[in-house]
Amino acid sequence: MADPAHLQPQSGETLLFLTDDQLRKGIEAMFFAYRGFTADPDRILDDHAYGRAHHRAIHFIHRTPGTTVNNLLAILGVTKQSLNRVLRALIEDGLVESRVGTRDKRERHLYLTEEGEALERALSEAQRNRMRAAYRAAGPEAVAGFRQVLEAMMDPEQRQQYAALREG
Amino acid sequence: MADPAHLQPQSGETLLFLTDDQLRKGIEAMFFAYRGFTADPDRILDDHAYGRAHHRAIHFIHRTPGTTVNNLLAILGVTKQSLNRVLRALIEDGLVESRVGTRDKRERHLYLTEEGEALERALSEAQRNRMRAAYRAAGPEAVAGFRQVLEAMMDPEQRQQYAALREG
DNA sequence: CTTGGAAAGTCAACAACACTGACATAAATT
DNA sequence: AATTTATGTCAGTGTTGTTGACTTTCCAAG
Repeated sequence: MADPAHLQPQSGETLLFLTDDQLRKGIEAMFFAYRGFTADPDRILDDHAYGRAHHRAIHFIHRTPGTTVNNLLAILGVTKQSLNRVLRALIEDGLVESRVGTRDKRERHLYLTEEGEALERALSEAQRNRMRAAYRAAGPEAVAGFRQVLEAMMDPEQRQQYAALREG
Repeated sequence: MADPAHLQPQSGETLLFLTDDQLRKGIEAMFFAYRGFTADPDRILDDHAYGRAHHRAIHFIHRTPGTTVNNLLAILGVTKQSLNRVLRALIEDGLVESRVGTRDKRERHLYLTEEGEALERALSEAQRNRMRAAYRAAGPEAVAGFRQVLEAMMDPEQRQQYAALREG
């Protein structure tokens, strides 16, 4: 009774007794934490009449300047019609520049303008501040575990994209 | 050079060197992991023509049977009109029962029907499976860190609600 | 006891953002 | 020349959020 681990056969070397209650707490922690995670950028975006879709586009264009629309579609996991609406707004507002490809003229390479970079800095600074505070409150070992669990929670496809971004 | 920790004064006992790059990886990990986190329930919900809002309502009604609409509003952080549309659909479909309060007849107390409990089991089982796999892949220490960082990332208000749910 | 305000919930209309499907254009590939 | 690929657009639909207006119920002050 004191050691119920044998009831839950483990795949690896670690023994882990996972009750439904523990798992539920993890699920609810994800729900509430994600709200906090997006709260600060959301406030900034409201002032610009943008939404999270715009934030995500700005983030990954900043992260990979010159990326094509197709690349962005794969990362964001939305339809081109949905992304197009967002990109059109950002281009019209002068935050994103779309350049025709030199090698392949069908492609559009996306860049943030000076104004786009400014908004990106505001958004990511707010989000980094939140993340930094959480990291410091939890400590270095917690941070490593945090990242490990998140990575294990991704779909394989998403994990590949995440890893590719880490290297690039 | 080998020890740059002195450049980043720490609040507590732990020394943590947090570059913008490390923080960005944490941000992207949250983004991709949340997609994985919701992917399995989303597939089930599609079959029922429901969305995440329905899932959240079902989850917390199951979690706290007899809860009032107002309680649910505080937890979900949406307007009562938004929640009402979701609840109406669930009630019409026979997944949720709404009982007029005995003490205060203005209040509606919410319960899952047998059918509602069945859908809740399907949804939470899918999500628990994902969470369990991630926990086992990452190991027990990682799980503790995961939960610590997530809790630190919540808004104080959300953290209170999360803690209240843990006790209740 | 009545009246006025606050609280709980509902109905209606609107906006953001996702989706599908169909189609257009231009460029690369076979 | 025909096909595929990359991108963009138009129209329509659905979920989920919003605000505004409303009813019902409760409670407290006069």
